[in-house]
Amino acid sequence: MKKLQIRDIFNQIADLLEIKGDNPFRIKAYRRAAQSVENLSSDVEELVREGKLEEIPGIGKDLAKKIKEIIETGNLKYFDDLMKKTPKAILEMMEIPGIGPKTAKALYDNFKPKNISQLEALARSHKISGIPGIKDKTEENILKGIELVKKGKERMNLGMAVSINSEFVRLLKDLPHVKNISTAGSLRRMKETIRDIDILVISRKPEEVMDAFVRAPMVKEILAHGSTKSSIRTLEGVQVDVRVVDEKSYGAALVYFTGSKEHNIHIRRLANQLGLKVNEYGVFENKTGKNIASRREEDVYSALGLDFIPPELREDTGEIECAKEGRLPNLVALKDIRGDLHVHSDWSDGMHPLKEMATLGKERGYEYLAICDHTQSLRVAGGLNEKELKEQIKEIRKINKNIKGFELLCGTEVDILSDGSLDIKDEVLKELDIVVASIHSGFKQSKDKLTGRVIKAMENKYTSIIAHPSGRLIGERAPYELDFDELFKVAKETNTVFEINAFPSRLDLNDTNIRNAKKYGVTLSIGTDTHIKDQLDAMALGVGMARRGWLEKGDLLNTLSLSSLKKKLKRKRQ
DNA sequence: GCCGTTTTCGGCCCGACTGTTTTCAGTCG
Repeated sequence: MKKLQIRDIFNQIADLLEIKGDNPFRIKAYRRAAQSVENLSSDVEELVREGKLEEIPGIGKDLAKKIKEIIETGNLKYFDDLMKKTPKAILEMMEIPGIGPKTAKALYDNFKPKNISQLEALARSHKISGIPGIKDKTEENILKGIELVKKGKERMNLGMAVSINSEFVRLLKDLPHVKNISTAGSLRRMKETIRDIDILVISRKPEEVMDAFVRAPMVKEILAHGSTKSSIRTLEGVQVDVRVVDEKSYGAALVYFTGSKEHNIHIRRLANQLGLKVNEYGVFENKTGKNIASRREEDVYSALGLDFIPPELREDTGEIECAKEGRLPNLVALKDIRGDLHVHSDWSDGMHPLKEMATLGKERGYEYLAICDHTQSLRVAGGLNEKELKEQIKEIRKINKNIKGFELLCGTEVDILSDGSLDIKDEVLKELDIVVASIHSGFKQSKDKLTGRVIKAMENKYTSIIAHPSGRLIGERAPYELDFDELFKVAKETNTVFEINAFPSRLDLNDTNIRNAKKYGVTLSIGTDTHIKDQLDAMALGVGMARRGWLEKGDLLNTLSLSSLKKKLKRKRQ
């Protein structure tokens, strides 16, 4: 991945220049360029060949030359030289929360620690307090920061973030003088992993809210406690930031606190060009200082000449340009979802009988639920063989006769075997309404082999959907190597659907792959992969991913009515 | 280092909190 290599080099150059005390705007230029390259939808190497690098925002003559050098030689002399001049320990120290470039450099100049352990020893023996700007408190904070680095600042998955967030929302909501409350930050943007939780509160008594927040029983440590902004760490080690604002600046504060940082910087730059200033209190005219928008998010965007941008899109990956031109997608919403296309029953490793699954689906207001139990080769999950699958079909049809306005679809999560063939014979697959195929073995095969396997599975006319396509488990297992561009081309040709698996540790496809799939004209579906009933709730996470992938209602299979869905599924078999 | 219907030079997002100061620099989001 050349893009990521360029991104990393540019970001590291920015760090190195920061240590040197270089021009801050030059540093920003490198960071901005790093992001620009990462978000590129086209191939960098192609842009080099076509001489179009300077068309990338934030890339000028100099950086274009540096990108060219990286592509052509695999490294960058300017970067290597900078690296040689900067002690590694300084970069390492900058990883510690609370230590920035200035402090790291001061520490190095005074004590020359070789690594973080040596710094820790110095701090423990109270040696670092006394140099200019550092006293006992800073020393203490450095030790705390080192603890955190040692633990590894893990990001939590969306599911966990949702539950911690709701605890705090419940607590804050019940306080007197709290008029409204909103989750912000990356959780509101539905990022697949969350580092900290941001909550915005409307109140005329900010101090009271702050006091109650830092005294909450879930709080282990107070990181900052100001009059309108406080941060704590929970018993689980999760950082939660709460910000209190007045009702009249709610919209502006919500935009600011939702981010992303890159999105905010972009809209503030845009504001500058219009002679305006944006902060968390509103949009202001530079000349008069007059507040022209602040109460609602819509007002803030509109004051900048933009359509309202849904939180899931606020990553500065083209949404601002689209909002300017009125070209934002009309994103799919949870209410558009008519059914779940991947659930298990107690016929394999699910918890609930078929009949109960039907009741659960109907209770949610769904029109259908696709029962997709595992197949024979997946023995650990009690996979079904052909005979059992045929029996299950009979059972499902029988149950369906007794329910109105809802249907269980006969499906399977059939294994894609190591040669790309399916674990169930076509003559049985033919009997099913829907065939979901996925890989559960041979993860470590080569990219070509794995890609070939999935292509072969898609070429089977009975394969409706490829489930959890990348196989990743967030924080546990890397995605397997697949050529997604190739896969999406074949998916389009063969009318095969790609799944957005909404299981919290999977979220697979991820946002960038979803957006890419859409570019190829591939249809997607959301399945929760439910084994126990509460997991059906994960549909909301799946919709979040879909929205982050810029999907509209028409891009998804399970926004179709039951009859349209059946028609669409039959089309591939003809 | 980038960028331009005010500019090819002089700008570059903006503010809260902390710890150290005695008016502010550093860090963070």
